[in-house]
Amino acid sequence: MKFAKIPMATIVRLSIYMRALKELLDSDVDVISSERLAKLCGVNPAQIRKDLAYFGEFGVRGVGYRINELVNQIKDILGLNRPWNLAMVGLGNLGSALVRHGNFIKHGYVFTAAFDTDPQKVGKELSNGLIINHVSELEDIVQERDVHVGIIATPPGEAQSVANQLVLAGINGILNFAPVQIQVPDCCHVENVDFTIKLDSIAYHLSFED
Amino acid sequence: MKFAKIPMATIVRLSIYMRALKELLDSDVDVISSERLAKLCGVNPAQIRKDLAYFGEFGVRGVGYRINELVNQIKDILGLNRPWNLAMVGLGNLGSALVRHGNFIKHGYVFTAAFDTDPQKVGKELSNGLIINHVSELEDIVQERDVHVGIIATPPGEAQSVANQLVLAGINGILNFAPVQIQVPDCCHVENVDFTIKLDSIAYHLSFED
DNA sequence: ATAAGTATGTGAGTTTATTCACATTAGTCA
DNA sequence: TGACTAATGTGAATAAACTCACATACTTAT
Repeated sequence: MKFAKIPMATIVRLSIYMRALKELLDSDVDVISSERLAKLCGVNPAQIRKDLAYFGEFGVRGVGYRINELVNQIKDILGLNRPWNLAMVGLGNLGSALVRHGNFIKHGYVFTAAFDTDPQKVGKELSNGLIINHVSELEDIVQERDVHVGIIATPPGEAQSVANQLVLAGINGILNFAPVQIQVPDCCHVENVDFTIKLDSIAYHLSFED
Repeated sequence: MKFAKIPMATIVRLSIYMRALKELLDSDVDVISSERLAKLCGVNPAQIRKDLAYFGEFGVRGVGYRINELVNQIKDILGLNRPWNLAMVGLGNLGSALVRHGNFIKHGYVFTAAFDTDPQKVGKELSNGLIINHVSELEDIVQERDVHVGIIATPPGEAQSVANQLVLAGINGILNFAPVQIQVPDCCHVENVDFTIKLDSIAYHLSFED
């Protein structure tokens, strides 16, 4: 599926296009031009065509893109035509809210394990039926339940150690909500979500952009 | 403070540098080289120097950067040497968890208002003492309490309408957790947080990068 | 069947961002 | 005081990303 060196920004945009296209699936239109999609996503139309061109020709000249075909093609490109199993580590406020959050399942991501170190929490059942296990069982359970991606929602001090354990357990993808930079071997891909960094950008714009 | 056209990526990295530097404040070292900081943040040392050079000369040649001075200087650059007031809109799982989350207050962001449309929720008190108001009161309360940034944690269908109301109330900064692209006038700066997009990137890497 | 209209796919040009490499300057030690 | 070391600041080189502009190809209507 991968033909050349693809800009990371392209991959991110493909997700954005797919979100917008999915919204349109229920509507009466079934074809869209790069121009209209670009407006919806806030990007340049040529950008969309270039992004897609890395992977093939998905449009029809003079017509546009058939929405449901394109959704499936982007899914193929991103590797989303299959379920992905998630493990949540850290079931504080944020971790618990994320497990309950409907957006993951909506896009094909399924929580199959949950871990914490707090004895108060271990053994408890989450709203989706998952039982919280102790982090010491992480390696075994991750392998047993075929977890593909680990989500870290622990306090910052524990994030690195959790990451180490995830890597040991054979996990190659981590979504990190802890506000620290975690170090992992090259085989493992980490994405960080830090909303205070986004707030800093907003603060900067409010202070100095006008 | 702003001298030239600054890359957005630079602003984001400054936040990252600051996070790393803050961690070091308690330690015994009080000077750091761009090389060491770069390793901590996973970037190129020259990148750090360039980023800082947009705003002035903060280091000492032959020595490095004094950590606490640099933290303060980055705060000045980003506009963080003052408190910022936040309003949360949408107190479902995620919104409630975010209000309780300690990371905001830690970096100088204070929730001063909370809104929802659910009559079950309006009037309830949050853990930090805030009372949830109805969204219909948004404009008045935002102005009364001097809210600077609105955080949208509503279902996707309501996000645009909430954004419109925030803009009407005079808000120029929005942090959007709803998985839709919201449209606002140029005066308003929007940052999006969409973790399923990050998961898509991970899925792509796990599927095709080796 | 042909012409008109439309929107893709893409090479070339442009802009933006990153990295290199070194001159510069502060500190240290003899 | 002067030579040596270390790490910044920065112009130049490189690399990456984006946008333009148009040739290409599909659809529709006459």
